[in-house]
Amino acid sequence: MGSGETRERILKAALELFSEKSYHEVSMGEIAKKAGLSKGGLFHYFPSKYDLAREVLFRLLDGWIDELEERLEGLSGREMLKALVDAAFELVTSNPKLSRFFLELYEESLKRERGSEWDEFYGRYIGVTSQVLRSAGISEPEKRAILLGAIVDGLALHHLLSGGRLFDVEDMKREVLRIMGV
Amino acid sequence: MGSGETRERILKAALELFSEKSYHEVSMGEIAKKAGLSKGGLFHYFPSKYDLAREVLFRLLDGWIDELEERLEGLSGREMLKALVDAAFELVTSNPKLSRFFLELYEESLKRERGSEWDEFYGRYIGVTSQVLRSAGISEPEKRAILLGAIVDGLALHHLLSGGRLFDVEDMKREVLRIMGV
Amino acid sequence: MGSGETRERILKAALELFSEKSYHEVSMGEIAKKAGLSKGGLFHYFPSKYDLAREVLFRLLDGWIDELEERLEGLSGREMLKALVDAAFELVTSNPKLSRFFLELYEESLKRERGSEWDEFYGRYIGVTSQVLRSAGISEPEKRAILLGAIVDGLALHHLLSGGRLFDVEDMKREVLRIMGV
Amino acid sequence: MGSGETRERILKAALELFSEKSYHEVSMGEIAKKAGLSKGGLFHYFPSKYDLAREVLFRLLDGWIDELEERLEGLSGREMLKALVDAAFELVTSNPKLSRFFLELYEESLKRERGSEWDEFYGRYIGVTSQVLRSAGISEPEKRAILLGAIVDGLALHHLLSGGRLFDVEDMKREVLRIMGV
DNA sequence: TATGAATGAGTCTTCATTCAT
DNA sequence: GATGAATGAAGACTCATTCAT
Repeated sequence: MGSGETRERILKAALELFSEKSYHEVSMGEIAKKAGLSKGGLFHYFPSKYDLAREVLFRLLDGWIDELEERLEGLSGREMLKALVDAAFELVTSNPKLSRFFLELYEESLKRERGSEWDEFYGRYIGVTSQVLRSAGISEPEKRAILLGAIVDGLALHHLLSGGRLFDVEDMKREVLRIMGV
Repeated sequence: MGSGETRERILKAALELFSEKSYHEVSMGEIAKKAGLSKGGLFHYFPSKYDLAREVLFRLLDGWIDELEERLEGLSGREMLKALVDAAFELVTSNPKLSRFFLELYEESLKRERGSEWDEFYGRYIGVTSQVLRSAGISEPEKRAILLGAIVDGLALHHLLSGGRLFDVEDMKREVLRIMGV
Repeated sequence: MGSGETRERILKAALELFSEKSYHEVSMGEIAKKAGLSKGGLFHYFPSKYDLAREVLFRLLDGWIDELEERLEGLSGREMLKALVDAAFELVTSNPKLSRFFLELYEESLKRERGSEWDEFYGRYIGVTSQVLRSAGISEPEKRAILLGAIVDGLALHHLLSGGRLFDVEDMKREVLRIMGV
Repeated sequence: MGSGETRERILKAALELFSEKSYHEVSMGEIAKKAGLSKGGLFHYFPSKYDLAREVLFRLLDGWIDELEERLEGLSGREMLKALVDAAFELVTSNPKLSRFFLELYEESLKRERGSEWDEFYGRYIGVTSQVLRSAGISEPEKRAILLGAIVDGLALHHLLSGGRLFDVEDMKREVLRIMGV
């Protein structure tokens, strides 16, 4: 008791901070303060900043895929594709700095020779996405899955860079569906 | 205000370093050393790290647009589109960390309340791109220009994340041309 | 106050770690892990790191003297001297970091104003050694006992510093016997 | 100007502190404070604690050998031997924690894979010592040089451990001369 | 122009120890 | 007996920036 709770508090605080600032700009002291425990206590739960940040990100991403899979149940191919695009845009627009955080963490993982930790998530993502595209009757679904991911992330990037002024989100969703689609 | 050869040497050294490591990982001392002058001397040419980095990036981007405009001269609409996609892929693949650098610097500019500095470049980029798309007879060229930029950046991002293993560049170029165009 | 099996497990784990690394480089967490109990549990058996380390060292040294006394029984004066030198070299070469550990702990004891804890051991050591020298018919046995201890420790130190490349152990033993002895 | 002076101030402060406490017990902040500059300033002169400590020790040792060589000029073999023993005892008794400092630093150098830095000093030491022994007509001077170093260091160790109560220094010097000697 | 000395705030991380359970 | 959560102080080191010369 207490154990899991503090951990959650830490993860929540870290998520909030990493959503505001870059990996390197957020300090462990800051996270500890926000989570309401000492710096030493923080290291009791997470052996390093990288490990904490990675858990923050993976929870977010895994949670997103879980939710997506739920949403997709019982839908037709077309509807699935639409739901997928919706979910992808939701993810990146609700958490605009996610791509950047992802990137930073990935580089950090390379530096620590722990790059392989990402394979599982990436595989899962491509798996779900290409499955949806296949169900929608789209040819070469693996390639299109990659393309879809890239487009959504690219749009998120530019959305972020322009402070949301660059394009209308619903408009772009339609465009993406057109590209993917039919 | 500093000009001439030393300035160029600094910019060259900085470009090389920012192509290897993130903004925060490159230190002014490192740049000074690589450029062959003292830290104090470096600050004589550039008032801050941010200003130096921004000049590095803007030179790169402006140079890219200049070269692109040259290449486009005398081409037909279709050929222009192909040349544009080629150039975009060249830029991001020859300098894989560019998107990240761009992102970091943009955030740094926001922190310093100098976000408007980017407008000019972005306007120029959209201008050239949409002009090409218009020449190629594509409808809604502004919107497509944004999309094209996002796709290329998104692909660059994933290319970087996967260490180049994710997709074949030529293959993706064809895909992008298909999306854009015809 | 703690007794029995767990206590032994702790002492064994600590000995192994202190044989590899310096006093300050070995952490209580490490010892606890190796001994298979929690950090809190460890402090249940030993009130401080210093007390644990001191017990490790004193057991080793007392054990060495016990064994030496056994070995000496029934030997002639000359043979005793040889056995003593053998045992001394065995101790320091089988546990090359012993001198360093001894030194560190001694300083730690001074800091804690518990320097007198060492007197008993030192007295016992000088007692046995000078007794042997006296039996071997050597004059000024107390002084020579001190000298012998110093030589063996000094050689151990240099042996350690040179990674064992500095001299041949058997060769030096003969040299020490010559000095002491005959 | 000012350059060399500050450096000397730092080295002096560091020597004093390392003469009181162990390597790990002396902090860079402490040294900086004692030397009268900021922590950052300290790192301007020495890239790491190890490098600073190493320079402190090597200066001491090199200075000792320099002085020894001066003292030896023009002496007969016997006198040289006596002067060598005097100098060795002076070194270790005037700076009782030297052996320990030496040891700590040596281990630190191994951890940093810079163990070879010690070869030059050790070679110089053995060179001078064995030369003296040879001049004094002693057989196997290299082996005896090692032995002499070990004895003196061992005695220093015990002298330190016993707080100087263990033996009379002049008495032991005679003993060492007898051992070495004639 | 150019140097390099100097600052000071900040970084992640370690660790012996305590204590409620 | 035993756990593990939590502390708090300390540690080495980094770095953009300033300034006297």
